[in-house]
Amino acid sequence: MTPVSETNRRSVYGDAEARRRGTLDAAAALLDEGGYGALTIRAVAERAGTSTGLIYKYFADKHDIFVALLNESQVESAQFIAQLPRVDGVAPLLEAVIPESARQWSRVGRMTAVWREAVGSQQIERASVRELLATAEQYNAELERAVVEAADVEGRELVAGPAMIPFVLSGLRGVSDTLVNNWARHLDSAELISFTARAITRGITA
Amino acid sequence: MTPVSETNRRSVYGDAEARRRGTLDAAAALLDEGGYGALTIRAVAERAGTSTGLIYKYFADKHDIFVALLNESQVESAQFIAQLPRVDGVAPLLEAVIPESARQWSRVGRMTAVWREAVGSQQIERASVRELLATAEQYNAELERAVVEAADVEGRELVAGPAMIPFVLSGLRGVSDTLVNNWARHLDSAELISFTARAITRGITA
DNA sequence: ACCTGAACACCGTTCAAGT
DNA sequence: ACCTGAACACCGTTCAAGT
Repeated sequence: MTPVSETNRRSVYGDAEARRRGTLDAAAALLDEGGYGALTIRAVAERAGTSTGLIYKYFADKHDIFVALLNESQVESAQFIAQLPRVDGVAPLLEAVIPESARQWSRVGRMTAVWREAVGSQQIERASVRELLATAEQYNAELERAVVEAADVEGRELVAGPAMIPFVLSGLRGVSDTLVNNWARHLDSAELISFTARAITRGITA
Repeated sequence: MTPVSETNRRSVYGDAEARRRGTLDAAAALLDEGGYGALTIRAVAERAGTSTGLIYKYFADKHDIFVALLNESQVESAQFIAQLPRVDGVAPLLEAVIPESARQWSRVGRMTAVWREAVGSQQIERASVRELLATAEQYNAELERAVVEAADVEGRELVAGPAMIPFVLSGLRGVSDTLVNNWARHLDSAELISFTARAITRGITA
């Protein structure tokens, strides 16, 4: 039995789920092409072939579109990490994760302010935000598994403690921000990535 | 001789420089109180006791107000680092830097998107943006000096290379973002700060 | 010479009106 | 039942009009 949800419904007007998908694709494309300033509801509606009013049938507000994109971004990143080889150890694993992390950060990084307002208030009760928190947990778990397995392969002993994975995540976010916003303008990207992967590895090694 | 610049001039209407200062103070206060959403030109004008039109005599646009605040934030951070004690070594130094970094990041972090657009385009020619780049260099130099001196005190050998300080900066920005946006919700802040300070230190130790 | 605030072209969001 | 787009209350920015 196919469940009939609010957004999985066909009608003479077309497939509601397909339209939701198209709205998200349009938003992502606008974000990639023109940056945050290009992402307006009117532009999304025109690009997705729908109307401004209808977008609010699928998303509570513009905020909610961000949350959905952020969620997809985290799912993709988790899948990417899951399929990475562990055989070369922790540092090469991280070196492979950083560019993907930066790629996601370039689209999604600006949404941090939005996220903060969402989680700081009662909006945490929203289904979309609760889903996002669950996805973040999965991403963290996938990263932890990969790091632990890679350390195991090379016989590296990791420092214990609940802050280990949050530190790695912070490091990934920090270097992604540096790369995306070109903070280290006098430094080759590849060199920063390589150094960071090895430095984080030293940082979590007992 | 006091130089008479565009923004250092008295008149029957008052002190232009004082008004510029008041505009920045109003903007900072609004940002701290109500977040990004509360920062509107109309609100800044009302709070600073001026008018929307006059704000554009001191700042090219809203963008330019951000850049000025970011610049002041970097100057304050550089001064804070300059006066920190080195005698306890690198990890305690970083542990003292992180909360200050997070404090600045909470106000200024959301401006990253703005910064990116500024530096990515021709706007880099703007005087305010060139000033910001120079301030960033000074902040970096101050941090490097503090880290090198602290390592010297405890006889710690640092890894060489141009990526060392950018890695530390990335790490500080990453952990600040984690703290400000409460990404590590199940983890005590003090524990994350302490772990991060020690892990970054291990990361840059040869 | 300096300052104001109505006016302009947008924006996110809503909802009466259409199909 | 579903969809549209004019309308509303904003926003950043400008500039004719005031002092």
